[in-house]
Amino acid sequence: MNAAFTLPPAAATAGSAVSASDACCRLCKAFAESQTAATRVGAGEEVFLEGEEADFVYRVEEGVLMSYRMLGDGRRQVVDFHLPGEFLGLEAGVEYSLTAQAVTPAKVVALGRRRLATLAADDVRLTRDLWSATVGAYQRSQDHAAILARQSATERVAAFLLSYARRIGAVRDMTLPMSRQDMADFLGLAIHTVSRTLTHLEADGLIAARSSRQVRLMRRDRLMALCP
Amino acid sequence: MNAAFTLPPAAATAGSAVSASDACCRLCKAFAESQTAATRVGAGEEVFLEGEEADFVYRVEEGVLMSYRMLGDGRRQVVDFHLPGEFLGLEAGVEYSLTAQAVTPAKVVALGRRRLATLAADDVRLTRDLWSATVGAYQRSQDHAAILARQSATERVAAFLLSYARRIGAVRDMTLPMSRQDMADFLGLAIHTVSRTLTHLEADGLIAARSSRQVRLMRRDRLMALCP
DNA sequence: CGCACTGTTGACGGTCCTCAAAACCAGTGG
DNA sequence: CCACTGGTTTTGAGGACCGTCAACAGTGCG
Repeated sequence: MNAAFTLPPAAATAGSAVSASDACCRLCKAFAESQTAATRVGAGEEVFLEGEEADFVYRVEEGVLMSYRMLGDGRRQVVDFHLPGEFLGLEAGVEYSLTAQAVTPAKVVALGRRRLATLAADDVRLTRDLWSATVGAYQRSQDHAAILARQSATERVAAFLLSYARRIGAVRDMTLPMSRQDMADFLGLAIHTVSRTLTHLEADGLIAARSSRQVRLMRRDRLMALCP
Repeated sequence: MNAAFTLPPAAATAGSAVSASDACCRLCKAFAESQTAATRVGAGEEVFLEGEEADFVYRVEEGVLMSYRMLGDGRRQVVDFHLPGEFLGLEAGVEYSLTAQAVTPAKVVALGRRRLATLAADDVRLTRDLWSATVGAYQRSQDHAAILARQSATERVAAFLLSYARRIGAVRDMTLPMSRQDMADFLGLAIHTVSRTLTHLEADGLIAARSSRQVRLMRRDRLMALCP
């Protein structure tokens, strides 16, 4: 019985490439069988708040969400964006350590943590899924920290574009659902810097922008060269 | 049976304040009963390497270690320092995502992951300990990311000094076992900036330095005021 | 049209990185 | 004891990068 603590190869191959959906077989099943109706949330609405008692875990059905924390000086640190199939609130303690907010209109399904714990107690594979989803989140957090620690504005923006494109499966064209401010708070930059950097990337022909949120990746190779 | 997934209040109260030893009752016991002799590692020696198969979990008995990853451009990102009583390698996938290296001469005890998994399968409290230790590491990683994203050099250094003092239980005087370069790679700064910031803090009377690694916190209040 | 909001652009200044050199420290060997 | 060596730490000067302030453009909506 070593399954619970040892990750399956698939979920552990690569830091930031681990999507929560890679490790959802049992976890998805638990949601599917929970009989809970999906909840609609409008853009800007919160699903749960930092500091609230963490009674539920959520799965994104539709739309895009983001999770953030407010810092002491009133600034906001966006921790991650969450796409359909991914989970929210898994790695909370008794309280949520993050606020989860809808970026676009979205649909989420809730599952009680007590119920999930009961299920996990009888199902080693579910326990393993929970474990691997949490480990994935942890490793993504470290990738993020590494970017924030050392990369320049251009590198951060390029890394973000590529990473987001990969996550939504976009090859050339994509829609960025989040505002410039959201991107800035995710990348640890000022909104002006994000904007400037994007126009600069466009001037250099690495990307093309139909509108401010419609981006086409023109030179993926050169963008990748910017992400060491 | 909701114990495995729900954290006990003690372990979840505060992000960066969660020391691994807060959540070790069963986990420590597992190590104590493992009959494995402690391994000595000299300063600078590695306990495990990024990319290696993660077959063991370690507990620090003596000394200080640090974990880091190498970035694409050859830079090093120190993820954390590890004090006696804390665990290493818990949150690994099949491979370690970090390299663990001794900062000072140290003693660690190893425990096989397969063995730990076997124990955890029969012991809900142990499973909960594993969970809460991992969640703790995740939340510390996010605290760290927030600092890297937004704080100035002075704020980073002040936060580091206070956080390290708290972890080792120092009130006024403390010895920093790590080099300036280690601190710099942890804080996402150049070594020169760390050095300059420390001399500046000393000039302002917030700290006093007997030697470069012997620091006394003179004005804890003003240091804390620097950490928003 | 006016208004509110989001995004872009320019000018300027501060912070922190880079480059370079000096001071300090521990250990080694003459 | 002193000179020499390799390492770490400190200090200085200069400049790039990015945040701040300010103004302007674009968009959607009443």
